[in-house]
Amino acid sequence: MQNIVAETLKRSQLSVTDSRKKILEYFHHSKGALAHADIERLSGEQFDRVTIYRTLQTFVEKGIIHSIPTSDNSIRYALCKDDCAEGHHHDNHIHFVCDVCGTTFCLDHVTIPNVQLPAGFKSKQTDVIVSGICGKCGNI
Amino acid sequence: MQNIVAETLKRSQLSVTDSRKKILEYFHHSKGALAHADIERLSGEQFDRVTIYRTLQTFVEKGIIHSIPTSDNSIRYALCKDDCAEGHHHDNHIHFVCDVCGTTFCLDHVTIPNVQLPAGFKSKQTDVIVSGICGKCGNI
DNA sequence: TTTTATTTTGCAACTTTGTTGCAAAGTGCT
DNA sequence: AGCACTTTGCAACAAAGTTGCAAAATAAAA
Repeated sequence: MQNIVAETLKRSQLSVTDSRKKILEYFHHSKGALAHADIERLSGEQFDRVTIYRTLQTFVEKGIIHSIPTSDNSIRYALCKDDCAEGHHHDNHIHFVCDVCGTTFCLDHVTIPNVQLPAGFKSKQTDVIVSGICGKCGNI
Repeated sequence: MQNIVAETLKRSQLSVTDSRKKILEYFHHSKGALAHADIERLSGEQFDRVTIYRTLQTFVEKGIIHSIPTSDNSIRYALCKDDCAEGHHHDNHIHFVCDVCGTTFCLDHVTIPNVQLPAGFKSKQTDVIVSGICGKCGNI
């Protein structure tokens, strides 16, 4: 894990620091998406709030993570797939938010259906957010 | 317009007040979605920030407006269609955000494609956010 | 129409969330 | 190890959102 994390950072031309390693590890260990507050909690206040903000921002710029649209006011982030590089993000994402446990899943293997837009509208990116009950919570 | 607005409020068992009437009118006049800040600006600080927060919250609860997921951290709201009632929102929404003018359109007449979920996942609501260039900005 | 009960508003104070500048510490390179 | 450069943490600030409560507005009743 340490290696994957360090390599990712180097590949993105970022210096390998404690905070970046730790925060990136959180994303690798997490099944779902993470918000700023989650990371603050996970790290036990080890890092300054500002550092976390800046790290997340850097990761987004470098194409390591992407932000997920939410209805409540919390930005959540998830790891990008390997072929997401700087300035070359995936154009389509599908996310599933579980109403019970609150986990946000990034469904990489689901294809996004094509949407028929009104005349004159040009689509560049499509985000789908499905909410409901996830596999785990449905079996309780 | 006055009538539609007042009737909507009464139908939702809300007392008809200046702020509610004005704010609901803004939604009827606006082609796109509105954020808290938009309403504050439109009203020229006529109403307290707190009143606007509470009014929007009430409208969401009563099924008069709904919130739209966004990638940036700003909650935006749009009018619900007529058959949205308290506790009985539409299950599906499709929104288009123009990258040029920033307007968020609520595309009511576009059908939402069905999404194939992993086994065990149950979908309750689907939100689609398409971003790109709207008809107006594409013709400049 | 006036009175009364209930709801809504505005204010003040506060919490949470996000941003910026800058000195100190850490990283990468020779 | 020493030097250039990047990143971090602190402090101060700005913006966004929340809560309690008294005053004002609305709705309903007399």
